[in-house]
Amino acid sequence: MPRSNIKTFRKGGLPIKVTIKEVAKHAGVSISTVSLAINKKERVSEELRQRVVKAIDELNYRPNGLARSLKSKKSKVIGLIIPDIVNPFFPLMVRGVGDTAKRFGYNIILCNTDGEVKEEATFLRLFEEKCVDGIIFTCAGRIKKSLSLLNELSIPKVILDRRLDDLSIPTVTVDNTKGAYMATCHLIGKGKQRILFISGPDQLQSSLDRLNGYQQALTENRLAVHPELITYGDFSFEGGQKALKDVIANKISFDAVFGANDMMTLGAMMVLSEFGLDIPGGIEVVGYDDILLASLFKPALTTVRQPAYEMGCEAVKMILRAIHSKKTWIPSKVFEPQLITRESSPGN
Amino acid sequence: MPRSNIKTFRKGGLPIKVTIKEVAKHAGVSISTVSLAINKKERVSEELRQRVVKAIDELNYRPNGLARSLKSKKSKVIGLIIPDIVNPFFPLMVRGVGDTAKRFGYNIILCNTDGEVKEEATFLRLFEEKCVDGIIFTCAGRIKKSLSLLNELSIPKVILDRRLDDLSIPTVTVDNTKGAYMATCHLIGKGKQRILFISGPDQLQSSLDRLNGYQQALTENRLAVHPELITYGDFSFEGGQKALKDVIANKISFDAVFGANDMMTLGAMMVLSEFGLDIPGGIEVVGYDDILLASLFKPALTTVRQPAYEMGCEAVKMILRAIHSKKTWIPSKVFEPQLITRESSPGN
DNA sequence: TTGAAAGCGCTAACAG
DNA sequence: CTGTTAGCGCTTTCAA
Repeated sequence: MPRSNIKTFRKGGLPIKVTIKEVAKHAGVSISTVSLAINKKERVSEELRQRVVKAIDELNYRPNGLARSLKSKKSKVIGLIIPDIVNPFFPLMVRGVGDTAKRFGYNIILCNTDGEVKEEATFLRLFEEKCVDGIIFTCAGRIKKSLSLLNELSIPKVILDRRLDDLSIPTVTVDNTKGAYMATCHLIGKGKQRILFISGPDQLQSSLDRLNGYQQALTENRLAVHPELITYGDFSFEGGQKALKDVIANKISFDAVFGANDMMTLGAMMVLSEFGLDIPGGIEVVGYDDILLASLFKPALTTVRQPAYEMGCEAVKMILRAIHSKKTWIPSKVFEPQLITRESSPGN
Repeated sequence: MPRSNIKTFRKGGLPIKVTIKEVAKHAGVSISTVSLAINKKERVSEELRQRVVKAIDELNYRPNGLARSLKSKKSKVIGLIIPDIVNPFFPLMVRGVGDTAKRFGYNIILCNTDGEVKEEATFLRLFEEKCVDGIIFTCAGRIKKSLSLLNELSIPKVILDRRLDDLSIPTVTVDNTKGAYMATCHLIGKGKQRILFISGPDQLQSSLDRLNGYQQALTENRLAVHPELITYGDFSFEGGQKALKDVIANKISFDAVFGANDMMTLGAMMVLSEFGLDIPGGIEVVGYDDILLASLFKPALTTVRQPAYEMGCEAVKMILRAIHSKKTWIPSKVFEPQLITRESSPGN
């Protein structure tokens, strides 16, 4: 009964994949029995099940996921769009997404937009064609721009690390306003009065929120918000360097620096050192994100930690909820930021 | 003729996806004409093509990739297995893979093994079920262990950043022996005689190769290979710290440090600073990889650069070659390492 | 409990 | 140039 040569070869030399049909024949049962044995084990008699298992094993059968998905309308794939995996903030988040997805039997297609909004459309279309079951999306620019694209799709989606005013799509975020508020208050508590704020790109809501938190902290502590102490960078190391050099060139005085992300802040710190300014003796510095680099740099950077890994995990759980419950509305999740004090601005 | 409500809704409220059938009806042609118009534009008269395009547009039709792939036996997906995206060496490589894949119309499924060899089997099986067109693989441990798994699959594959003795599977690597040789010679050239080598995990061929290069450089320069100067780490920052602390605790003297990767080397440098050892005045330090961190650290790290991004690109081109030409054998590619001299061990 | 058969959405012979 | 049709490999009614 069992054939001697397990694999059949076609001309090219590649082994032809074993199909459910051959398993059925080999086990002496019908196709549907094999399918049932695989998917609904209970509904097949023990004897036949055994025979099927044996056949599967002997033929080294692997169900064709494409056919399966085509039929079942479930691909067990989640599409993940992020700006750039090379940006040190994202790898941890991606790990969170990947690990959690795997835990629940899902896999991810990873796409980097590299900050190009038009790429988002391409990837979204791709996801539709690939029939992904859900989409986790971290947009590159203004969320508004991407929103219409997203809303066209009937695929469940979650927005990650980007806040949205309306509640049309669930989001996973950190309270950026609060994080910046905490950092600024910390600096104020250390007696700082002229805190330089290096903001991020103003298309990002996160940037605006952080700027807001900074201003709020100043105001609440009856400190003036000096426009010349608010500068902008592009979230890169070089951007931070440039921002600080400009400030220094303009002879604007400050007694502390708070950067809207760690990379810029580190860049700024580098310039501070170059100009012989002591950290934290002269200038205290606080960043935002808590990337690995922050703790390894000299001096180690005080920063506002975002739970990137957990955010990734949460996004997956949320998308799974959206996939399985047919509910229209899924509540968003806001994580708490956490101030990590290190050498660049020690705790009290 | 055109229906007024574009999308049909099923009970749940989700729009049903438009199929080729509906496009055909809407355009008043057969489904094969639609298919031809999409895939082989030349073979359809201009008039019908126009009508099809119009219908596709009006119905907002998106071909179902699953059905397509099932029929055509091409998924346009490449499976990528790496140890850990959080390891700073990999993101650039992944970008290279992702960007190049995208350029050629492919997409990637990303899987982290987290160093677990058994995970590799899971992902490989997954790839088979998902019918990926090719696999790019960076194994976690000994390549030998994973080799039998890989060879079972009839899917084209490329091994990335891992050297293989036999030529059964094409690889993309950097000449690790040469890189380590260059770094060691550089240090010797600066008059160093007792160069501490922090090796990586000895299951990895890359580690062994680098160790080899180190020894070769010493031997060729008539310097003794002192076993006590060879220590091991796990490629992590903490691993490097620990390795160096042990060496110091054992009162082993050295005048330079060469680490098998940047993270460990940075960790070692940290310990050096803690012990008040001047870099490069007292001890010179060289790393391996040239991760972003290396250039940003103080002092900036002299290191052997691996072209991670280009390696990722090359792996994709290679896998594409393997997919398209039915050739059994694809030549491997070996990149040249490059010594980048910075503050921790300046050039001459 | 098991099998026959329909069909998921698409591609590509093949026939006209 | 265009349409008819037979599957790709699987899941899932529906009957037996």
